[in-house]
Amino acid sequence: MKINPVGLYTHLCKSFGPQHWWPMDHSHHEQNNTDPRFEVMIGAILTQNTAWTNVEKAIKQLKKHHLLSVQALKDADTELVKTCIRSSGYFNQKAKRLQYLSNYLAERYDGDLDQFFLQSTDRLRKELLSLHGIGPETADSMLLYAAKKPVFVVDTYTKRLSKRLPLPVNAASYDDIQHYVEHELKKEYSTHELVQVYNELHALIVNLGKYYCKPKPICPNCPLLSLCHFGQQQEKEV
DNA sequence: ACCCAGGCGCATG
DNA sequence: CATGCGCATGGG
Repeated sequence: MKINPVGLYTHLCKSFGPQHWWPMDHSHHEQNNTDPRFEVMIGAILTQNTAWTNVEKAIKQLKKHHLLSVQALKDADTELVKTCIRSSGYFNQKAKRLQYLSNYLAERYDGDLDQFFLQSTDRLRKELLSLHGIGPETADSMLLYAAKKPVFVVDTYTKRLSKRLPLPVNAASYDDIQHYVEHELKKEYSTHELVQVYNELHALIVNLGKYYCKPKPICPNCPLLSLCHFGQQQEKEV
């Protein structure tokens, strides 16, 4: 039995329901006027190899110190930034990455995210990837969750899944997996729907990962075992 | 006391 | 090209 991304998405939706990651519709209980897109970009860097619960605390601290804007973060004392984001781990590197991004946006786009995101998705992605501390997953998270571009985000869980599932193709690298998933989902959904589908699918795979895609063990209690014959597939040998 | 989390940059072979 | 390592806190 082969599993393609469309079937996987359908099954995960039924099993886990909506995930609402970075929906940006919190405006009713956001009293401060920070740009939610910038908050998403900051969150994308802070969550690199880090549990989201740790990132939430860091973002709360940044907000408390009014550092959640391009200008404020650019001008902030680096030691204060480190203190604020301490809970998210790797705070030395991440403080530098946050301020590097802020400096770039300030100097290049006068801190105007509308102007920045106006460019084509391809150009935006290359530009983000050229920045220190922004790799493929962070760039794509920003494109999907901040800029609302139809880009599928590949993470560690997605890579593990693509090895363990009986996929019709052998996709190994980040770009391989991304192109394959996007190619399959484009057949089923319109461009407008794709933003929502990529959003949900990425979140659903991360959620599934908590049950199934741990580095070592394969959890026999995965809710999809009975649905998809997961777990019967051996890890592919190198 | 482990293992792990919504990676990335850099140094090696 | 493809591994390997350091980075660091907090929750299970």
